[in-house]
Amino acid sequence: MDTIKREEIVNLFKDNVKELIGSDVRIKGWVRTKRGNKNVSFIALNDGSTINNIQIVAELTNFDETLMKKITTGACIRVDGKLVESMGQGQNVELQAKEIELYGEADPNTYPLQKKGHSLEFLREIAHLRPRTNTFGAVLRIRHNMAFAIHKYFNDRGFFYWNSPLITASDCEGAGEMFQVTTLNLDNVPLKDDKKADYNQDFFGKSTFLTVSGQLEGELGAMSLGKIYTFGPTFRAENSNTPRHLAEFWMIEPEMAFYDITDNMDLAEDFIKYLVQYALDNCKDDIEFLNKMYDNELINRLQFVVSHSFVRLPYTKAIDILLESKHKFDVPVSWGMDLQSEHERFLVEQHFKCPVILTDYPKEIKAFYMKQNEDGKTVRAMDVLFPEIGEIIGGSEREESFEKLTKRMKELDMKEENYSWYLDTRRFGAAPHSGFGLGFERLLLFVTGMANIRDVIPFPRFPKNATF
RNA sequence: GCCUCCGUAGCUCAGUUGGUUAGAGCACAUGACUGUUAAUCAUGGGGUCUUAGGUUCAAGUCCUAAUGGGGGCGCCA
Repeated sequence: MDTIKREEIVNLFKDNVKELIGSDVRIKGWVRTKRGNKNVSFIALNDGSTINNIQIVAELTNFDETLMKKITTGACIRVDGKLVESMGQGQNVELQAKEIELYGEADPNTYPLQKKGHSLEFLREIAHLRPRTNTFGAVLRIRHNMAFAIHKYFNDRGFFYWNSPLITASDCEGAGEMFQVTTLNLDNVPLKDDKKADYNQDFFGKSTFLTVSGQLEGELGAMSLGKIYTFGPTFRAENSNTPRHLAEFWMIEPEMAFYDITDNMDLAEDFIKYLVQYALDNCKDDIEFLNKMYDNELINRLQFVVSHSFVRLPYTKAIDILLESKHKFDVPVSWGMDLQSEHERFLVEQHFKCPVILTDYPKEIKAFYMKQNEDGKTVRAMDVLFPEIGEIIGGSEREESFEKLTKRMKELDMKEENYSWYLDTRRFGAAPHSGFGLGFERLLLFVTGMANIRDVIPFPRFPKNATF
């Protein structure tokens, strides 16, 4: 038996498994459940390659009783046996065990995972073990597939993968609070004469932070390679306690020379639809599981998104719709305000019942680098709003005029010298260009139907929590 | 950061207007059953009711604080 090739369980659920029926197969994996009677045990085994378990059938006369007792939920075993068509209902094939080796026990009195009834909140407290559950196996396989599809999408369309730095010296990117990066001894910080920390002695000779966005450096990529995208971790030190925020999350930021705001919207919509369709095509078993267990509307919602055009609407018209709606909002609506969650949700979930791209926001509520419209009041921003999740994409056409951009920076009290490298894109060979940022975990919320962003990343980072 | 709700067995939860010895399912142990599908059936072990104060003849239940978790809001992706 020693020479049998190990099969991953996913291969036993493919159409060509018939070729293996009758032959000896070696399976390795973790026990999900064991059940049976005094003659025979049925072991559901999973190796992570698929959500499906292979049923191991063990005639008890062939196996040592103490070995069988140690085969409990969570234990890791190797099984050699003959693959046969199943006599029972519920599975097509099963493995008639000939030899079982126990790799690792899992004491059922202390192993936290059981075969039923765990809340997502409880699993969050044992995040190091939760990938072994059906739910997190499904979510994390989908996560991988989405990451792969993102690279494939851009590669197939001539985009280059661009790595913006994670450590940045610009402490005013404007997108949120930043984590400081330092090698100074915090118990004994070297001080200058004015009693402030002497960052000349720090690792980089100045104060540095973890990036809140790769966009500014991404624009340098677009101004050279034409079309680039970043896909990497991003850090926000905001004290955000919501099911939609993480302190460490992954973001995809494409940036394209010669794209205007319409090209940008077209790309964003096509990109999301591609990813959702990719999930439907390639993560069928996992999505069907999530649809069955958590959200019966999940598949319908995914199919709806890929088959309907997103509504595109200027901010000003959105304000009109909200004002005319007669809906009672907690925060009253007026032009110039930043839309609240309740307003976005009304537009997406009740008025249009469809993803919405809002454009042309007031410049006061958007970032300095967005292209200014002729009206002097609005900028060519675009936010893609999704049901339940809210803003899944934020982007814009960029202001390429050196004069307009630096004027806006002065209005916002930003120091030009801190951005000299960025402003070189406008000094030398400036070009119209656009880009956006897609929150990877927010995309995953939509694709998996999970409700809390802490459940779509293996090890979530959020205020007061960096365990695991 | 603000506002709310919750914390009872390893897990999921019930526990009435405050009243004797705090219950159920799953898990675990023992036994039964010739193929199970969250297997089933019987029996059994398992509790500092988050923690610390307080009210009361009496607190799982009421009050205060701490702590952990959920939801809503803000910040945003």
